[in-house]
Parts: sequence; C-alpha cells; structure tokens
Amino acid sequence: MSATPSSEQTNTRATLKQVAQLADVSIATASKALNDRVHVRASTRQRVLDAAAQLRFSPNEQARSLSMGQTGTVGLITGDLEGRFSLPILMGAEDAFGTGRMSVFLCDARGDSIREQYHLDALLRRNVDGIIVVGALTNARKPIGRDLPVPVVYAYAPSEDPNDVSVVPNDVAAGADAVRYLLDQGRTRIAHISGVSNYTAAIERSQGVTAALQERGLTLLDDMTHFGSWSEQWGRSATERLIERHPDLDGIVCGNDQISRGALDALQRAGWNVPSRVALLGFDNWEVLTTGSRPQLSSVDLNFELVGREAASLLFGMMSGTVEPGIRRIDSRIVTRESA
Amino acid sequence: MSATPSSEQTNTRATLKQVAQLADVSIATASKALNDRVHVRASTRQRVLDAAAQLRFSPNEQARSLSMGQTGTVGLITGDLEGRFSLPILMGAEDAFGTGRMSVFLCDARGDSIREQYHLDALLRRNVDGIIVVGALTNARKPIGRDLPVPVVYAYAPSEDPNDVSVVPNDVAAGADAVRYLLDQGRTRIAHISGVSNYTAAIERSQGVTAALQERGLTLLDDMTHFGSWSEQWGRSATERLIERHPDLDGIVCGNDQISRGALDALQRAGWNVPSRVALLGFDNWEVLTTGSRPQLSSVDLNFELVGREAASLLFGMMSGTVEPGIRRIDSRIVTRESA
DNA sequence: TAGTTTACAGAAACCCGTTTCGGTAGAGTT
DNA sequence: AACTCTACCGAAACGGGTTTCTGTAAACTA
Repeated sequence: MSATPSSEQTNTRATLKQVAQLADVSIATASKALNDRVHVRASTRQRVLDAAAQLRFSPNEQARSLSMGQTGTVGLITGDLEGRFSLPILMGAEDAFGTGRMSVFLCDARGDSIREQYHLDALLRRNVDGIIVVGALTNARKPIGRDLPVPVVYAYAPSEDPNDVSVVPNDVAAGADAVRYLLDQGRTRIAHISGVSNYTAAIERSQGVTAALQERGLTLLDDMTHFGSWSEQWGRSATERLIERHPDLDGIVCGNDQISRGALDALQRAGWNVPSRVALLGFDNWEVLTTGSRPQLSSVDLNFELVGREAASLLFGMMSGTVEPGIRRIDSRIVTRESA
Repeated sequence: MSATPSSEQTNTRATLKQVAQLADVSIATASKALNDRVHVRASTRQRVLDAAAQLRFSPNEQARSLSMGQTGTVGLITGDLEGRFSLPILMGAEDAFGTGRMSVFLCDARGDSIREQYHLDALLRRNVDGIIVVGALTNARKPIGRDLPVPVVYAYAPSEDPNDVSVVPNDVAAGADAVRYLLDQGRTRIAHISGVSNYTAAIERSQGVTAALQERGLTLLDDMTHFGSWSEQWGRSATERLIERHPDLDGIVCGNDQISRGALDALQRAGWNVPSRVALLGFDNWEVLTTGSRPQLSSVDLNFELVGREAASLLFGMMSGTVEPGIRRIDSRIVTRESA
C-alpha cells in the first residue's frame, strides 16, 4: 500500500540518454546496441543492455516513430454501436498483427458521417499506418475519403469504389449452404424468413437460398423470401402465418438468430416439435440467443474474426506493397446445435 | 474513379515548413500564427492561415505531442470479450473527452494477465495520458501495476487497492430498487433467482434485495437467493421449482436478462400469466433479450455509459490535478416494459 | 615498417513541431 | 535628433529517438 494517493504521478520513464550515460557510451551507440545494429562490440552492447534493464528502459514510441516514419498504430472506425461486428474484427486484427506490436484506435462514429470525418481527421493527424472501416450493415458504402495518405480496408460493409479493398462475409454462399444443410437432412418444404428487404445481406442470402433449392429442382414455400425486420416479433408472426398455410412445412431458414427465436416460440406454441417436425437454422451464431433456448439453435456463423483477420492482413500487405483491389468474401460455417 | 490502384499511397501530408515557405515566414511564426499566440501581426497571421488552408495542413500530432509532453490519447484495457461493458464505457469516454479531441486505444486482454501486461507496456511506450481498466465482472481485481507514470481508473471491476480510483455500478442499491419497484406494485411473495454465487454483483444485489424486503417486514420466498448460473436454462429450472412449491408466488427478481427469459418461459409453460400473476424484473437491460420476448421484459439498467463517462471524467481530473481515491458507485435506473 | 583495412564509437543531422530569446524596425517621447 | 518602447519576426534549442557520416585505433597486408 503506497503512502501517496494514487492520483499523484511523480515517477517518470527512463530515457535513452540516461541509459547511454549509465553505460558510458554515446546516445548513438546505445541506440544501435538496443536495436541490434552492426558495428557494436559485444561487450559494449552488453553494457548498454544491462544499463537499460537496470533503468527499466523502454523506448518512447512517439520519438521513435517520428524518425522512423511509422507509428505502429491503426485506426478502426466503426458504425456498429453494439460491437457485434467490430469487436471480433478488432480481435482478428490484434491477432493478425501480434499482440502489442500494433495498437488500435477504436473510433465509434455511431452512424454519423460528421463524427466519422472528425475521427478520420484525428487518425490522420496521429499518423496511423492504416485504417479499417467497419460498417453496421453489409450494404456498400461511400468511400471514407479520396486520396488518403494511408491505406484503407473496408470490412463488413464494402466500399462502393471497386478500386478500394473490402472484406465481407460471403452471404450468397452462406444462404446456399444453409439450404443444402437442411436438404441433406431430408427437408424439402422449406421457407425463408428474413429481415429488412433492402439489406444487402438479406438479399444475397435469399439469392443463395433460392439457387441452392433450384439445384435440386425445388422452390421456397410461397415461392418467395418473407422479408420483414430482424426481430423476434417478426419471426413469430411470419411463422404463425406459415403454420396456418403450410401443414407440410419441415424447415425454416431464418435471417438471423432473433428471427429464429421468434420462429421457435411460434412453433412450440402451435405444438410443432423442433427439430423433429420442423428444422430451424438461423444466421449470426449469437451465443446469447442460440444457447439459451430449448432446443438450442443451430446457426450459420459468418466468421467475423476471420473477416477481421483478413482485413488486418490486407492492411498489412498494403502498408508494405501493393494489394489487388476488390471485394474478398469470407466463407461461413454452420454451427450445429439442436434445432437442425 | 482514380487511375492508380487505391493501395498505392503516393500523396503525403503537408508539413509546417511548407506552410511557412508558402506564406514566406519562418517556421516559428507559422506555428505561432496557427496556435493563436501573441506577437503576430494580423495580416501575417492571415497569410499563414491561407497557406495552411491551401495545403490542407493539419499538424503532425506525433511531433506536437513530443514537444508538448501530452499525447491526447488514452488506453482502454478490457477483459470483456463481448463488449457488453467496454463498448458503452468507450462511448462514455468519447463523450466525456469530446469527439476527436482524445483518441482511445482499445486493448482486449481476453482475461489473460500476460496479454494484459503486454498491452500495458505498449500503452506506456506510446505515452498515453491515462488508462482505464475495464473488468469482465464486478469482482475486485489486482491493480494492473504499481507506481505507473500515468493515472489509472478502474471501471466496472474495482481495484483491490483502496488508494486507486474505481467506478462501479451500485449493485446494492440496484437490488433494493428492484424489490421496491415490485413492492410498490403490491407484490409481496417475491423470489430472487441470481447467477454465480461468487460474483460480487450477485452477492451485493442479493444484499440489497434482502434489505429492501426487511424494510417492510418481508422476506424472500425460501428465505434465500437462489444462486446458479447466468443462463436461461438456470432461470427455467429454478422457476420450475418455484412454481411447484409456491403457488402464491407473485414476483421474481432475476439476476440478469437471460435468467429472466428463462423464468418467463417456465411461467408461460405452466400457464402462469406474466405480469398479471407474476411480475418479472431482470438486470442489465440488454435490448436484444428484453425487447424480443412477449411480453417484453422490464429490466434494471446499470447505466454503463454513465460509468464510462464518470471514469473518463475522473481520469481527466487525475491528469490535471488530484482526485480523491476510492470507489464511486453509479446509480441504476429501471426500464419499464411489460413484464413488471 | 609503412600503408591499408576493418571494427568500433561518437558527433551531428534529421523527423516535425513548440517555445524561448535575441534582434530589428518603426512609433512614441522629450 | 537622440533615446526608449513596443510590436513583430526568426534563429535556435528542445523533445527522444534513428541514422549517416566522420574519426580513430587496432589488425592486417606487403
């Protein structure tokens, strides 16, 4: 227990100059010794290392990056308030760079483009080495700026400009995979309840769903995707209508896990067993939703961590060379639980 | 559409020297003009401002903070994988500092203390002006370091050292408030289903619940809090047992919204109406859980944004003076929906 | 032994701003 | 006309590192 109040900050960090003095060498030699540069005698290097250890020296990144021209920082601008997408992407980025080697400024623009510009300016003033822009939805978005002095990668929401570099989930393939998974279980009377109809994610998954059914000569119940909202309430009401009209219904692809929960609720109230009578497969694999229900919900995981890791790798590549522009699509995986 | 691939970064940022040359003044004068320092003729200042605007100059924060001794950055070290707590706290901090004025390094330690030290070192090397440490649970934790050169504020999980500065939700008061809310609705046969028994949050809420009942000469059903896990499954099974043993049950305080969902499910299966027969009140106000059910769940919101804003304000205070050490407790608020 | 390499160390320039301090020109004073 | 004051401007030091370039002494070659 220290005697001084913790809010008093007296002690300061050791500087290279102090290390040099203690080791009785010049600043230049100390720097070279610590950075494994050539032309330093082994004994001298050891003296410097000892001195640095004794003073617990670690270099001031400010000064270092000022002369090196690289800061070792990246900015992550997100519009995703909940962090559903941006946090896995942050983790993926940290993994790709290596813990502690690269620090990440997280900026929450809250869907406000003025705030976004503010954050962009701040990041550029701070000389970040690169920027990752994370969208709240997968709809394509306007580029964050033109002719920026640093590389930019768009994650989750791709840039409208095909010359930019973007990484997104492969929604078409995810939709197709979901249907094939149900088909392989022998389900043939399949409905698709999705979210808001102008979401690219909803549209593309629907395309995948339709295409995969067509491959086997089948079609969706009602010959269409039922668009609505991303809520449990919509999942319930849409399912109630399906129950009325389609007694042979045996599988539902749900646009996300919320819809899936709603559908489960409606089916159970109607006395339709899940999964024996109807199989249920959602999207997002949001654990708090999927593992809480009884039966637990199977779900398509869109692999946000992989999106993040790929975005970070691409950014890395752009920092030290050229990267082919365009949109990368990351494959999903199905997490099997009890509902399908 | 640019002709060059977007991954090629040719254009660089303007420097103060270029501004000075364009305005035909010295670097020193340019700096003073841009920073509103004294002893610069109005006409000269204008020339500099024009030049800066023309070159779209904005100062290099690296260099600026190197000479000023302040970086305008703070670190946020979190152990909270889901971002349930750290993201609202990030937003609160951004608000308290002012958008763009202070940039935040978000570091995810993933509950690993080695990774935490890595991040701490990186932050200190980068000369952050302060650090906020966000815990995954409200249990007190070991201080992140001793005699650090920058101020530290602990949010959500307080430091074990009373000389540190911590900000946490007021769990005792939240528990008491929850019970009083139910009592004011005329409920008297109240049970408390909580989460893991060694969570400080669970224990303190339980204390508040018990105390508030005692104020009115009442006790909990079964004379105890039912501890278990933070899951829907536990909420279901605990509620099923309550239903068997207490036909006069008329209110349940649930340790979080998951438990609340589970309780709702069990009650509805038993044909007990919510809220007319039993009122349900959870904690956390996690929208995805509370607004999806039918009826929607009322919940105690622990005001994480306020925790974050207060943490940031305290950090601000510590940077420019002294702050009284100890633990601050932030009051909660009840969000009324349909279940109570 | 004289001449040439080589290995090592340090002075100084540089990165890009801020700030102090000294100098100059013009205005005001007597 | 000589002197003092201001107002304004710029040279230079500074922050804390990295890197180039020069200098020196020891080792090697002939």
